[in-house]
Amino acid sequence: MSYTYEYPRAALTVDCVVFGLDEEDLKVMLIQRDLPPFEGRWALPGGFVRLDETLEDAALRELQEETGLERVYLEQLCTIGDVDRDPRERVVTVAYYALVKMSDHRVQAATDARAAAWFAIDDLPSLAFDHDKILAMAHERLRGKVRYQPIGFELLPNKFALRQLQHLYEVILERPLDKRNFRKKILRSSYLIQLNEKQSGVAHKPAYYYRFDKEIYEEHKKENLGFNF
Amino acid sequence: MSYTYEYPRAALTVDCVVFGLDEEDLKVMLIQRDLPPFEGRWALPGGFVRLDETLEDAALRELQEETGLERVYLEQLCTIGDVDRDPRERVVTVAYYALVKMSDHRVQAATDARAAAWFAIDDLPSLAFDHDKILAMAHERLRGKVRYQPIGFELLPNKFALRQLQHLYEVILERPLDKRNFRKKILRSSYLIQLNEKQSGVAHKPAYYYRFDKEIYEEHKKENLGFNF
DNA sequence: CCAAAAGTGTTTCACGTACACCCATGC
DNA sequence: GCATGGGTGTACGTGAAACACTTTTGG
Repeated sequence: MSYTYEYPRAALTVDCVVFGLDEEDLKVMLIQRDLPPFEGRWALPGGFVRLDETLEDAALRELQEETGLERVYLEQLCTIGDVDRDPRERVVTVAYYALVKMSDHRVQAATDARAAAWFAIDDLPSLAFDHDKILAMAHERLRGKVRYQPIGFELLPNKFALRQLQHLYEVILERPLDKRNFRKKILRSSYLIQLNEKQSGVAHKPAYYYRFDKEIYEEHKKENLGFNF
Repeated sequence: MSYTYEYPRAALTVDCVVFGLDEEDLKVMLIQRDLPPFEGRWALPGGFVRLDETLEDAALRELQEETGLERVYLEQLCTIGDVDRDPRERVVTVAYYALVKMSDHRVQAATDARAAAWFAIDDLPSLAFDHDKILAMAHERLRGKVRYQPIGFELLPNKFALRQLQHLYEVILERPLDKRNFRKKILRSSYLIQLNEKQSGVAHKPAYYYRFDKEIYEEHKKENLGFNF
């Protein structure tokens, strides 16, 4: 089967920068290419867009196929169309970034035939194509966005201690935050709900768990733009 | 001549939301379509991406061809790939927004065969395709961006009075600003240079002209993120 | 001399920042 | 009982917001 057009057309792909967070640092999910070009090199998960799916659907499908990840938070980053970014032919790619709760997905690091693995964001291999550039842009965007929108919760388990939340901000913003000021500021926004459940099995005073209430956030976000780190 | 591929491919276009500012309000440049679909309807300037040009080059070229505009400030907005957004076939479009100094370009409203005209942003006709949606997103983005980056100057002549600058912010942010506080805040950032030239021919105390010094801004932007409206 | 917009300072309040000690648990 | 991280309040400084009168020009 083949398809013919009056004018030449670029190929269209999607690529995803998938962020995760563990106890130490911010991580990115990469896959190892098993075909040329850049065979064996690490790359962002992604692939060609089909004609019957939206760009976002394509990104979700590729994520599922290549890394086993599902139900992730996805946001468009930018579109890159440099003429020679792919050695084979003209390929325009729509880049997305995704946030996943690593704790929920820890099992399925590599499902598909090819390898998939988490890398610490400041210990990355060199990537295929211009994926280094895309990844850097995604990191920059995440850093910017987290300051005025509560998207960080997508990286935490549903129940989390405030310390974990603070750690999240510290890792993403790459600077230490004051514990008391952090709590004051973050608890002022009313969408953090303290649960009746505490940590257990820890060798110190157990922390209360909290959850993020999206409903409350959506209601209040007009009046109050929330925090501002 | 025709081009054949193993898999079907979407067509790729660029569309531009061109903003301008005059004494009254924020304006957008639209063109009237002279071909189906949506023949006769107003639409964003734009067109198909060629294989030997980047996305940005395509946007600049289409702007030049359809509206006569050149040397504009251009920034990528987003990419839209809804499956049925074009009735003919699958078309993915990369949307840009542009800021132009209307005072410099006043003459060439319509150069090409088809009509091109400025519309006040709150008095728009209904547009072809999903261009209303794109335009709304661009407006939203401009409103957000102008608060923390000095891109507004791209809409003003090189020499301008502070009152014009304030008017710009008021129109974009859609709220009145206090004159004294505005001057205080904006002059604190050191990239506004007062010229030795005043207004002339006005029936009141003439204002000094200022210019925006991009060099100074680039130097200082690391230390100081400037204002925050 | 009158109309019209330019230019200019002070006070008040909210918010960010810096900082040190007691508490609950496991071992 | 000791080590470990959880949880709490106050004092200070900076920046945002509110606000009214004098100045310069053209007609």
